[in-house]
Amino acid sequence: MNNFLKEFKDRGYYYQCTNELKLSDLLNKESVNAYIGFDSTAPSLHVGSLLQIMCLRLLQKHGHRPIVLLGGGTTRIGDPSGKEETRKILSDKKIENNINNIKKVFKIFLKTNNPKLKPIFVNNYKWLSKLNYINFLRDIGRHFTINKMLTFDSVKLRLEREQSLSYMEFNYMILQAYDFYELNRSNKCDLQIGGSDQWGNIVNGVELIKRETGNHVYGLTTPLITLASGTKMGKTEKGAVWLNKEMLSPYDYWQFWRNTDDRDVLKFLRMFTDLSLDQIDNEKHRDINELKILLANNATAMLHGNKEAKKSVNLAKNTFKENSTGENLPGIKVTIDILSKNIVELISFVNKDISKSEIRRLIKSNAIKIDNKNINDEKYIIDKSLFLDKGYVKLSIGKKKHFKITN
RNA sequence: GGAGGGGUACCAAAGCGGUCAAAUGGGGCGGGCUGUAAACCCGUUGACUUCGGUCUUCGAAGGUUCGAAUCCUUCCCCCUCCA
Repeated sequence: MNNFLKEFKDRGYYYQCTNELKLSDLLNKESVNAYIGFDSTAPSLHVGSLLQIMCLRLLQKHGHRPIVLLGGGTTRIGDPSGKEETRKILSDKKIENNINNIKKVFKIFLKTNNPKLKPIFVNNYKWLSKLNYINFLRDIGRHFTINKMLTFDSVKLRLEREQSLSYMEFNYMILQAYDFYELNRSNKCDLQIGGSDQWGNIVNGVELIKRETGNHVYGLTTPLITLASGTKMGKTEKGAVWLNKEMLSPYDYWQFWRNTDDRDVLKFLRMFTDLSLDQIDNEKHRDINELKILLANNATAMLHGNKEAKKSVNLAKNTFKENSTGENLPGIKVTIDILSKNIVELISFVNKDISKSEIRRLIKSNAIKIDNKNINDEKYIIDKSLFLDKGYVKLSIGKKKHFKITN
């Protein structure tokens, strides 16, 4: 088997392939251009897309060239796969903005020094927006039968659940197939990778290309990662684990990995670090918490750099060690007039997302500490003498959020 | 176009004139246990508060009433069946 495919499998990236043997041959023979499409609905990708990014990275490692499609065109439509509702339509300006932000992450994960393997960024808006409806229907539409389209999960499930599926969304799979066709034509792209939910869309592309051009191209999918606890990885909305540091700090990213479920640690080490499989095998008997730190360090270093990873470990040590004084905690400057108000006002200033009612509740439930001492009185005012010896005061909200308050 | 069903807090889903800031479950948050894990247990989950209360929420706007998420009117949106 081809080296890339072998490692792809060994690391747990493999789910399905349209023609594994032939793909293996092709990958052995030449440097292949392969693409993955990414959603541009948010200003950053989150860990849910990390597996796909790792795929591109691996591809590059084995001498193939990644093509990153940021779907300015399809984002305007909305992929119905796995979605229960029609997606909100974003403004063009927002989409452009999102694409630019998302690109940053790829520039971190993918190497750009070798011109032959340098990633190609494409935006399908460029070709999709120019399509002529009549010509498109005649040239491309004729290859798709409604009978078959109705059998794809993305469509079938929506219909079965009696949820509406607009004609616009129904066309999504054709557009994605067309993307592949276009990339095959313009960039000699012979492989599309995607999550298992993309299978239908990918297969459509493979078939379209065969019918239109006679070219044989391939599709490869990754499994949907579910956590041992049964939930989807990466969460949703509020708790999303974003990759852009403006949206989630390196420390919080580190913490995300540090808090991995025991049962997922080895799997994640294989999937989300560059540690060789042998190395992981050697380390696997180490203490589970050390493994989690190893995972967190490697994953964080890959995205945010070594320096941030180191900072995060230290900060974590500081935060979770008994009686730590909190020197390395994120510092927050507070003016005298806020300090002279009560603790509720202070916390409200430090973390503006928490409402005052909530702060009062936290105080009642023993969650607030000043210099490791519980505060149970919402009228508590920090004694300024506390600042005298070390120049700051440690404020704790719950067990995991700590701040260094200076004045 | 005709007939019917529905829009409730982060999500799902009860309530169908006052005892409703709204049952229950999930999620979130906090506490306990522990290993910053899992499982489990407990508490909490609109905002503001001088802790007495006050203010804003049940698709939108009006109305009836001492009093509405609950009744009426108009409008918007969704679903099902028929044409």
